[in-house]
Amino acid sequence: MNDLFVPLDDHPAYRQIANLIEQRIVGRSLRAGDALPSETDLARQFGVNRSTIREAIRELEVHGLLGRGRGEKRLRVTRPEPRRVSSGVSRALALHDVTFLELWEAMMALEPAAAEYAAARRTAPQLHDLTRASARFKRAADDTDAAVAAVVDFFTAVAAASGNQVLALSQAPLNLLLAPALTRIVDRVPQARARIMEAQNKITAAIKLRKSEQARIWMEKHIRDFKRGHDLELLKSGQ
Amino acid sequence: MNDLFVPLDDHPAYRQIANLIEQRIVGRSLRAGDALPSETDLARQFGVNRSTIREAIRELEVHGLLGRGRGEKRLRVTRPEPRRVSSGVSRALALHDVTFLELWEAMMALEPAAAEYAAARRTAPQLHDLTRASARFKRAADDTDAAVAAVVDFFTAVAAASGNQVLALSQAPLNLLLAPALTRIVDRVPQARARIMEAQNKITAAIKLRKSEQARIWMEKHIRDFKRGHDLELLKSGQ
DNA sequence: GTGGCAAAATTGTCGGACAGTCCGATTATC
DNA sequence: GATAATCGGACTGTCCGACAATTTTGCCAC
Repeated sequence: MNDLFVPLDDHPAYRQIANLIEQRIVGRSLRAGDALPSETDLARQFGVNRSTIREAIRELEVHGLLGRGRGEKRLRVTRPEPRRVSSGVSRALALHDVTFLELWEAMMALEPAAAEYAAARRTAPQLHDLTRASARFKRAADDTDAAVAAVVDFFTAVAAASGNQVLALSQAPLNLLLAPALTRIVDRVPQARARIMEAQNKITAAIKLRKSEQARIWMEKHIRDFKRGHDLELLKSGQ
Repeated sequence: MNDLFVPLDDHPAYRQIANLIEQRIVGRSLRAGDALPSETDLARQFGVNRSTIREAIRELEVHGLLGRGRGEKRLRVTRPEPRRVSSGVSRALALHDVTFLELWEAMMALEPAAAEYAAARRTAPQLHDLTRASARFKRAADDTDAAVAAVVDFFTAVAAASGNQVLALSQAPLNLLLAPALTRIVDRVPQARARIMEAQNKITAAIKLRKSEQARIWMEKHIRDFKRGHDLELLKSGQ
C-alpha cells in the first residue's frame, strides 16, 4: 500500500538557514539578549546572499525568537513572548471555526485548575493585578468593550498568579476567542454583569485567602455561567 | 507615570503587507485553497519590490496561513495545521524553561477532560487510531524512542477523539514537551512500561464502551503515574 | 565620564538578472 | 480518440549591486 518512494522535499536555503539559527537558539548556543551578527555578516558566514538571509530572519522573527527593541536596529535573540505565540494559536483556532462549546469545554478544563494553583501560589503583586482587573470590570458598567476586556484581564491575571507558564500559555489563546462571544452575552443578557461580578469577587477572595478548593469551585461556577449566558443569548437572538 | 506619547513604531512595508494579506485571509475574503497571485503580480499590486513581497510571504507561511502542496510552485491559502502552530508553542515553552511540574499540572487539567469527551463522542476510526497507538506501545518493548512516540500518539489520538479542536490544539504542545521527560522515565523506571500499558488499556476500553467517567478517572491515574515516575527517576538519577 | 559630532555600519527597499522548475498548450504517436 | 512527447511561458529561489535613512561607533573636547 505504501509508496516505495516519498517525494523529496528540497528545503530552500532560507529555510535551512532559519533552522540552523533556530538550533543555535534552542540549544542555548545563542542566548536571549545576545545580538545577532549583521545581515551582511550572516550572508558571508552562510555563503548566501543577503536577501536569502533576510527571508530566513523573517521566519525567526515571526516565531518570536528574534526581535528588536523599539527603535533598535540590531536584531537580538529574544524569548518568545506568550502574547505573540498565543495570538497565533487563537487565529488558527478561529480559522478552524471552533464552536463556543469547544471553547467552553477547554476553559472548563483550564481555568479552574489555574484558579486552584493561583490560590496556592499567588504573590502579593499578582493578587493586586487580580483585584485591579476585577475593579475595572465593576467600573465598566456601561462600556461593553471595556467590561469584556476586564474579564479577559481577570482570567489572564488568574493564570499568571497560578505560577504555571504552561497553564498560562495554554489559557491565553482562549481569551482572544472568548471576547466576541462574551461581548454578545454581556450586551444581551442583563443579569450577566451581576453574576460575573459576584464570581470575580468570590474567586478573588478565595485566592486572597489561599483557599484552593474554594477558588476552583467558584471558577467552575463562573465558567458554567458563561455557558448559561451563551444559551440564553442564543434564545434571545431568535435563533 | 505612563508616558503621554508612545513611540510610533513604523511598521516596515513587508509587515504592513503581511498584515493586509492576513486580514484578507482571516476575513475570509481569501479562502483556504485559493491560489495567491504570483509574487511579481503582488509586487505590482502593492507597488513594492518583489523582495519585499517575499519577506511578507515568509511571515504568513510561518503562521501557516499560506503554504504549498509538495512540489507545487504556486502559493495557496491554507488553514494553519495544529502541528505547525503547536510546535511553535512548545518551543516557546521550552525556551522559558518550564518545569516538569508545570507541564504535569497542565496535562492533569487537559487530558482527563479530553478522555471524558472522547468517551462520549469518539467515532469508530478514532477508536481504531487509539487502539493502534496502544498496540504500538506494547510492541515497542525494547525501543524507548518508539515507546515514547507511541505514548505521544496515544494522547494525540485521545485528544482527536474528543471532537474538540480547542482541547486538541491546547494539548498538542504538551506532547512535544513530554517526550524528553518521558524518555528518561521509561528508561530508568522499570515498572513504568507495565503501568502505562495498563492505563492505556483501561482508557481505551472506557472510551470504547463510552464510559466517560471511567475514561476520566483512568486518565487521571495515568497522568498521576507520570509524576510518580518522574519523582522516582529523580531519585535514581542521584539528585 | 560626559557630551557632542563625524564616520562607519546596518537595515529597508529597490531594480535587474538568471537558472531551475512547474504548468498549459501544442504536437506527435499508437 | 486517447495518450505521450515537446515546447514556451510563467514563476520561484537566489544572486548582484545600489541607495537613503537611521543607528552605532569611534573620537575628541571638556
